[in-house]
Amino acid sequence: MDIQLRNTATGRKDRFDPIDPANVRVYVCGPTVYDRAHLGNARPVVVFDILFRLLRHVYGTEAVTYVRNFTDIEDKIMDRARETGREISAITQETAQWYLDDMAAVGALEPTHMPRATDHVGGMVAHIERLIEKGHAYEADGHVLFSVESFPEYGALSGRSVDDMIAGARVEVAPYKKSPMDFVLWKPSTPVQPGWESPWGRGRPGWHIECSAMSHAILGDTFDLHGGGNDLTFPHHENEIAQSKAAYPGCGFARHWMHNEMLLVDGKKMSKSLGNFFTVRDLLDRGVPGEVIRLVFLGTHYRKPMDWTEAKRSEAEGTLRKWYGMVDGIGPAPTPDPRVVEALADDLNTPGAVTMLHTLARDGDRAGLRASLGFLGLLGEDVPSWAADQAVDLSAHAARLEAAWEAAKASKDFAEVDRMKAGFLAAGVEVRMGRDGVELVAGPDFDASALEMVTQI
RNA sequence: GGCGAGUUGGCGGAGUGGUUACGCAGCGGAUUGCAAAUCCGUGUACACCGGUUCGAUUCCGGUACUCGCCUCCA
Repeated sequence: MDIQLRNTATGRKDRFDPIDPANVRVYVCGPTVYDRAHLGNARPVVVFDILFRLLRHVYGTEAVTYVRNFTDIEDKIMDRARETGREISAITQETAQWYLDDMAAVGALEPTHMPRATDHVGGMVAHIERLIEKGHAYEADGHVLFSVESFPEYGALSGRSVDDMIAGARVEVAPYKKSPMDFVLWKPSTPVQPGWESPWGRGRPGWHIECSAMSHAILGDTFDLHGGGNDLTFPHHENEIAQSKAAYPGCGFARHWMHNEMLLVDGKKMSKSLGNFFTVRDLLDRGVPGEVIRLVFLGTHYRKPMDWTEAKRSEAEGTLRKWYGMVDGIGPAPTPDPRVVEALADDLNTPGAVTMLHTLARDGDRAGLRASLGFLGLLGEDVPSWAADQAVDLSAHAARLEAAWEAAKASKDFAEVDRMKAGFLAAGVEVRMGRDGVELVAGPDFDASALEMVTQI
């Protein structure tokens, strides 16, 4: 199967052609763990989870290596530790687990590897030493900096020239930098700050070097695809390319770059610095099912900005209720509808895949719908309780209602029937009255005590 | 200022050089005591201005607006 993916590096859709189809290698930048993940953080997770599922489907479950790191050494984490008086490791352990829990709730599979930066500091130091040896980095005032001017390709991914960047720079330039664009590879730590011994004294790595070292350690110096949010294109990914290609001349690093668009709130990027965010956990705690969040995400192509709205939540929930009702009792199956896979193979067209789900539902193909829902991560083993009808024996109530209805038809007085119907509705019982008689179904909101009240009347 | 992405019917949202998805809502109908549910039917919209073309929403150029990056950020 031919997979076409938009490649940031070329600006067009490129055929995804893995170096080794028996070992397809993908790296995606993971979170800095110091707090709950907000909804915007979940977008790349879902996007690249879909890619992971597609690749596994095409190349084989065991043939795909997906790496997503945890950045567990960073100044924000240190700040959080100081504010709360807690140990850094306690904070990172806890928030990393929160992250995994919340992402599992939105249906994301765990990546093959989830390296932590603190486990790779040795590799980072070695990487920096290599860069110094090759003349791409220099030590200054306890810091080690990457020399951007030593790497002519710098700016290729994001389409910027170093001259433009310098001209447009809005930041105070640290006096020890040779060029304003040089970025930190290693920085010194004070005695109270976490640090590691290094040839340049006790210190800690800069953020960008972490991903270069971890991807190199696990995937090697050339791999198939690197992903992340489009706010990472510059400088983070540009810096990664510079660090990796400069340290390993001739290596390809990532052949294909994918970037997802941002999640917006009231038209602005959701971000911690703007404070306009809410967490995945906030939503889950409010009773919004993870599958609903996921379906809303799949409804917009990954390269378009997306607003989270109550209307979308509501529509997605209704849609899933309907689909789940159709596939209830049908077990998981491994083979999704080929049209769903085709949609994804065309630059991860998830809205197109969702359209196919609607088509399968319309055509009454329950098995195909069930398998495709599972493939897209929208349904695991069973229909979740929030969407499932409950198995409650309501036949006695149905018989009462039917008797009342028969009597009413003769007397033309439907007041009692309407009263009973309202009561059932209030108890979360769906009333279906038609040619075939009366049917009562206990929905997800079924309330047994409210039903007792109906009986009392 | 530089770089990048985007602008589609009431809403959401794909896609295509000509026959114009899909979902929600709405409307009409079937059904119903009434409703719900269900089923059937129903919508020529593609920011603006030029250009290419027999023909452009779709290709090219420009304009406007929105968003992102250039400072930690998915």
